[in-house]
Amino acid sequence: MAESLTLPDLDPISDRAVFRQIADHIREAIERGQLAEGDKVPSEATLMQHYGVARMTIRNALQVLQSEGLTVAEHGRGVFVRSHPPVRRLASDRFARRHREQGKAAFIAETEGAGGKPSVDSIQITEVKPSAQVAELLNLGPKARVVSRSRRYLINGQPVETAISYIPAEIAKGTQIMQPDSGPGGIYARIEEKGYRLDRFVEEIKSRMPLRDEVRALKLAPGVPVFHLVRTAYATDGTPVEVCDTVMSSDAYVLSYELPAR
Amino acid sequence: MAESLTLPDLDPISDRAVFRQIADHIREAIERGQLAEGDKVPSEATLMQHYGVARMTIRNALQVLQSEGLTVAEHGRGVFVRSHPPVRRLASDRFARRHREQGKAAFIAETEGAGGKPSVDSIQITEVKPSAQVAELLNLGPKARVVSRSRRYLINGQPVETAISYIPAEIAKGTQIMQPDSGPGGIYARIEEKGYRLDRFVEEIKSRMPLRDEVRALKLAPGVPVFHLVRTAYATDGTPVEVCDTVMSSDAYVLSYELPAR
DNA sequence: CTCCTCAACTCGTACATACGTGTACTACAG
DNA sequence: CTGTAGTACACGTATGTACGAGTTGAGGAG
Repeated sequence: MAESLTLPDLDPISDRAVFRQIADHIREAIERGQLAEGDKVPSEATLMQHYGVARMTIRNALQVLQSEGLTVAEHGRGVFVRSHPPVRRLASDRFARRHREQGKAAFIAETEGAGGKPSVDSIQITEVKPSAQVAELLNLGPKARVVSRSRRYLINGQPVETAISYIPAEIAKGTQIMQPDSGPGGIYARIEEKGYRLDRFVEEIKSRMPLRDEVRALKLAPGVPVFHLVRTAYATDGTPVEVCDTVMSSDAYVLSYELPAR
Repeated sequence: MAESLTLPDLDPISDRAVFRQIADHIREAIERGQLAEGDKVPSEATLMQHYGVARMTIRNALQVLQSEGLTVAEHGRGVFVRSHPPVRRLASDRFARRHREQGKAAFIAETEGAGGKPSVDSIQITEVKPSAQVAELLNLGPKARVVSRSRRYLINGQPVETAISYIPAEIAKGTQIMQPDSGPGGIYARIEEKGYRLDRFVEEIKSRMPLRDEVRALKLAPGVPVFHLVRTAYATDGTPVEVCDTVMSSDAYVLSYELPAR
């Protein structure tokens, strides 16, 4: 399988470092499709033989590819070309009421629409003291408490996003928000039933390398950054009613926003 | 001079790899502020002595920090704690007409307002055949041509963003858009003078690791991802009038958007 | 046929050594 | 005082060796 792979020899004249040349060869093989997603990259021993260099040199080359997010190393198995999950496009109207009223959670509906198998796990609901940041965004006093709903989203079994919502306890108490299944239309529907008519959301987006926990939770390959998105939901009277803190695998998402020119 | 730095010894019991322990120590020193921005991390030789380990082990540790974006190595000088440029917050109303009418380019005004010294360089203007992607976004026929304006934005001399705008040649020809200084209010003002009233913008955002050229252009430290943002400007009749392809250093930006709930 | 053991192969970690190349400071010559 | 050569030091690249640990599959025991 895939043994049509033939890597060029080193260019003895080039002043490009040997390990970079090797990385270039493998990268080009991937880009040309000679190595497809999921294919095994030749083992370190094989590459040592082919190029006639030391193992450290090969490892440096593989390190480059890994930090570019092109490959993953699996201990005891080999190095493989990364496979990319289907990309989710988040449009700026994704929280429009017309979508919310269909009853299905946005994530489920969207993913099924795109032909993927959505799932949600690790749902945890607790009542806690809000962090300083959350308290400020929700405009809460020092004694207020919030209900936190954390969960993880997966597409075709591959985790793509973790999210934690914070809702003022005063709003969430006694509603289905406290249940793992928050009911038709999700927590936003429950919040509106409480008399808060949703008006607008504000999203703040950062991009950075993931923390250790995030690498684990999202099964991220080395070299893949994450979107860190904090969304605050406001009711028509200006009251913030929810803060949602989400971390998304950057190669599973394209974010899309519409801005007025007015 | 920062010589209060004392690193702990290795934990011989821990099953955490030695190089990771060392990386942890240095990371904590940075987080505690014992190593401030711009400070020199002890040299590889010093660390070898302190921990009594081989150089490869030290280099592995430093590699970890570098790929986390915490440090930069400078050949012949040493390893330094990365300094972060001031963060720019891009709000979703940044292209509102009221800002545009003040005459100053958005980037200059914003940066000065935040106390930074803005500059723009590498301005290049050419007329080219659009790429397939740009042609599609601009809704152009196979023979149409576009004017491309590329430039690089810097804050306090540090590059933070590169941008290439594509404007249909038909619109740009004969206007100040063809000049390095596009005049008061920037190219959007020129486009409106041509009779296209701007209505809305659509931005698509990806996050990924930078390409080699981008690392150079933005002087990115290893391990720092970039935002890749493509903005399309539409006139009130729905005609797309500009596509702007920008790459931003992710640690210099926070993006902020407002979404309607309606 | 099934289960288990074990060998072979894989990547991970660590050691020791050598030489190249860029930087910065010092000392000396002019 | 100035300029330059030298030198010490820093990281970059590369070789070679050794052992650890996870995975896989073949082959033998039951």
